[in-house]
Amino acid sequence: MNRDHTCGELRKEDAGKHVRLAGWVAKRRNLGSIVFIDLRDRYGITQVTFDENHSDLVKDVRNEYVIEIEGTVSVKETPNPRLETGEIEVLADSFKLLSSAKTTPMIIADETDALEEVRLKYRYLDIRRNPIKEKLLLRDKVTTIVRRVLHEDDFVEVETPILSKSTPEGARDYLVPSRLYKGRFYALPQSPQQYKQLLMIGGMDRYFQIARCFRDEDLRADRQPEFTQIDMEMSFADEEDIFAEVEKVMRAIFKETKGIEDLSFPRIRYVDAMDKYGSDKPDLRFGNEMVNVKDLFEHSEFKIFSDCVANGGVIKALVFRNCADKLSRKKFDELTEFVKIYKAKALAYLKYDKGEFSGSVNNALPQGEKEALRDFLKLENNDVVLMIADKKAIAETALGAVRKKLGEELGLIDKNKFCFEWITEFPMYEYSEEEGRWVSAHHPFTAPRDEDVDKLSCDQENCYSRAYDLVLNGYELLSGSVRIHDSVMQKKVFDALGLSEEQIRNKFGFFIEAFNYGAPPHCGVGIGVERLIMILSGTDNIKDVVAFPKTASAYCLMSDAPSSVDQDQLDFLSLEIRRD
RNA sequence: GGUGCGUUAGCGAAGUUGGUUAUCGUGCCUCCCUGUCACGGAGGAGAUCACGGGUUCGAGUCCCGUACGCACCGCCA
Repeated sequence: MNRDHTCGELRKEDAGKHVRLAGWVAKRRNLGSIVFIDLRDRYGITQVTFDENHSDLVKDVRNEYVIEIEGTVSVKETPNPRLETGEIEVLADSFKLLSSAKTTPMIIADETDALEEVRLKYRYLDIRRNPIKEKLLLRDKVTTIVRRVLHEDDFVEVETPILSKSTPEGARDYLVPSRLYKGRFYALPQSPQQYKQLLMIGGMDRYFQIARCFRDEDLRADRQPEFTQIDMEMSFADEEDIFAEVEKVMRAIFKETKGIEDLSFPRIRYVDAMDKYGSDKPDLRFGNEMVNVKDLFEHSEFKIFSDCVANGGVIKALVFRNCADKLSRKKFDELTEFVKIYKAKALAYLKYDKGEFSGSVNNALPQGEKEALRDFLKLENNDVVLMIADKKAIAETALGAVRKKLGEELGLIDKNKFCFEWITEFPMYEYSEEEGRWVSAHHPFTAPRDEDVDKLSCDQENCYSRAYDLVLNGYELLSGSVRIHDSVMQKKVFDALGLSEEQIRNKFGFFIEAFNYGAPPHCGVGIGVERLIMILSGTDNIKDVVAFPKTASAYCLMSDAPSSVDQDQLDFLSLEIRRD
């Protein structure tokens, strides 16, 4: 071994010990005949001091050289409170160069000025920095807790294939050409969905996997093309069982990583979440529920409002208490543009202060209607109400986005809070304009609500499912559902999706077949590991919690993947690249 | 597929209405320094201003295109 201690562990009590340390030179301070070196490894930084008799040893040492030193632990006269090891230093008496280093393209410190682009190209240097390193360590801690808790409850970790089969519904697949079967492709799994259900049929009872998943869709700040799910499935179980197990896992994670024990897991039906928050993943760290005020304006003199109601639309209102003075005319203009992204036509606002109204619809609305609105919403001094009159879905989504945006901008969010909620009873289907048919809102193996079985193939719009999400601070942390375990029911769903017998046989044949041999009732979830770590570590950038992430255009700046391949490799696969 | 912003020494930034030697910080190199911990002091090197085209007597600066990066919309069962 090059070391008998790490750079993070020596303390005052170790004074007098002769130790051997190894690590990277984080910083060298040369004061002439005395040289200080901050030696860094995964565990911390320790100051190593070379006095007048030893400073020549390190005269050529530079930042990020890898060195091994021996010396005596000594208590410092003036401790450095910024280091955990700041009370001691090691007085070096020997030195060994293990590896030299070029000048690095970025400063390796907690605070670096390098842009993400540079950090990604030299990711191995970025990982030496605490902010990235700590997130990887946290990630390890979380998956370790998950494995322990689930094993305690008899869950079995099973690995499922990465070379998998393409599925017709859902995200675009990453494809892998087959050499032995010309013109055929494996698909990388978007999730181990079918395999884990087959494990239930195989009697595996309680399964989990820390599973890598792949989706060939455009990226976002919280989306990578490959990501990890804590994938779980339980037999002879329903929502209550899986909720309890997930909550147990979450409680263990939050207790052991953040010391937080007072978590609650309220449940909100999808339709109620949309109604109150305009989102299926509302951030509940702040209130500000939306209210439908259409009844107040059904006969309004303000034609835009009354016409909207007459045409079956809604008028959604959102109150921000004691904030009117913080929202300028310019801000409302910006918000009006903002809601247009969500297809809303306009954003109305009304301020109330000291008995007086003002704002965009102040002149358009008669005094009586304004007072009715004030009384209904219990407006007080310096309150502001924002309203969108539009089709239900548009008004909800657009005003929900305003709620989220202003919640952040007005500082209504307590960053130390962690607010979970289960969103339940998602719609079974959603209409795809692109394909001109109903598609599964979750996936086609999701069970409908018992009371909606009759609607499966005739009233898709009003058919709700036993799918659920767990939301944390406005992020969709996991999705899951109770599955269909009856082949007749499954057939109905495929019919409703407009899948032909042939498509069903080709894409799901083996899966459907399995359900003829005794499928237990089962349900499960997939927990997004990256999102969980993001929230736990307080970042809103998914790249921070992935060891080697891809850019927004799915490119690896470090390895230059994806790359061209040799003609030989293409020949083996009988592939030809079209150049046009 | 779409919208917006960005690209100037190794890194991070400034660069005015187009004008002569492109500025600052940091890092790097050399020298000085025995208590620093963002060490300090002196000196020095380091730039095809992303790429291609255009306007102009003259372009880092204006225009068009391309590439790359970031964010968002679409998309993400």
